[in-house]
Amino acid sequence: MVAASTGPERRLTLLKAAFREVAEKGFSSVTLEDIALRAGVSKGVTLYYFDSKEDLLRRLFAWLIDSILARMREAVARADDPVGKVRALVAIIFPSPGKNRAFFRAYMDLYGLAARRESFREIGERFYAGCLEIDRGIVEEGVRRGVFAVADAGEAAATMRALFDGLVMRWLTEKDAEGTFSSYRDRCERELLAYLRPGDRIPPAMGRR
Amino acid sequence: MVAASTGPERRLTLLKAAFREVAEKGFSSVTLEDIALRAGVSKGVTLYYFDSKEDLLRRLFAWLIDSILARMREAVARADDPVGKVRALVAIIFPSPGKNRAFFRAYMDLYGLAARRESFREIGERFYAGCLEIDRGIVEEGVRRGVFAVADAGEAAATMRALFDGLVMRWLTEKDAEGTFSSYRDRCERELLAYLRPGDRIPPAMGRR
DNA sequence: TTGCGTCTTGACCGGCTGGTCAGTAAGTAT
DNA sequence: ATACTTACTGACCAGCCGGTCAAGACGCAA
Repeated sequence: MVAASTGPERRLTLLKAAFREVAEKGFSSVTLEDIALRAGVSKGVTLYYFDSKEDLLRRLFAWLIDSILARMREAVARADDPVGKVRALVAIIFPSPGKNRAFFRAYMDLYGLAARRESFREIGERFYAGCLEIDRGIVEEGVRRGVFAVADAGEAAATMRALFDGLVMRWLTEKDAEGTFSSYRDRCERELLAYLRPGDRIPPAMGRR
Repeated sequence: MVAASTGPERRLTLLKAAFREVAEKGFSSVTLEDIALRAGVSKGVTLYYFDSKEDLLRRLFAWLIDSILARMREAVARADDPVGKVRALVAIIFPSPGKNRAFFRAYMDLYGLAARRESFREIGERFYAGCLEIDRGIVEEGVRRGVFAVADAGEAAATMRALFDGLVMRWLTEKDAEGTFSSYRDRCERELLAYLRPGDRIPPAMGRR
């Protein structure tokens, strides 16, 4: 092995391999041996670096959510107006067909586990709390600047996130991921902005234009 | 066994048992023996009535979604104004703490499977199509009566459903399901109606009151 | 009683998989 | 050279689980 020969690097290699395996097969179908093979090492290594399969998976999820949270924060910080920040967020969630499909498959698995096992629930909770904080920041800034109009920023953030989750969930089970990808991303953006800027909406009982 | 002794009844007993097991343990952790024990029969019976574990689970999900679709349709038909229909729908989705928590745990499992196995994807698709049809009917009636204002009924229905899914997903991983239940239900109702009747929203850049 | 079809049982098989462990290789300090 | 540590290997084990099946149990008709 050329790279990834010291301890922490090998751990990362294993996590990356585990990620790809989980995205493909799902949590419960993944074997320690699958992971080891994908990482190019022998089976024993997995339990040399991790206490157990559950431990490995827990760390995998923790690593995943930390890195995506970081990417979201970064993208949001780079944009300078609230609408741009929302767009940046959507661009992270729907980055490319197939690309983050892997992430969200693993993410769905995490949710499934979180509903039943305490230790996984905590990780999901942490992710959600991070998302909410980001969303809330955007909404508050938008309200302050008079761009968005919502009654309660915290609640709006939660609704934003529910919209994200619901749309992603749907997109995931869509047959043709490549083809439907951009329409989901566009709709996501449109619906979010419509939600946050209700003034844009058509007034009741009559179409616009 | 007193009841459930003829063929079809025994099948139903097994499906019910499987439902409770899946809700508790998740698809992949459920054993054929678990199901049989819960149903009060011996292990062999499960594969006497079903071709395989997968067959059993597929039928379970099909049965679940058909019955919940029927309940939704019924509840919506009973209400006579669009707002009442939305409320009725929310009441079905959030019927009682813990009660449909079981259903939605199984539902999450279904989504996880649907993202990977074709035969399960089709079932999820059928459910979603049914939901969309119901939602769309409500939205269209609302628009016709001048109660709701949306540009595209189909898209609004999809957004409604995304909100449902996102909120339910969140509620599922909430620690205190009993305590947070009613707040989720209320928020769901509020957000949906706010979405469908944008006139109710606070105008941009100033609070209401 | 006999025979037959349906339903039920639980022992059993085979494959899989998480986890263990004895052993090896390489590095390093003495 | 020797001893000790760290990283890694892969055979092996034990238990689990989906699926099979031979052997009943029960009801029922002839």
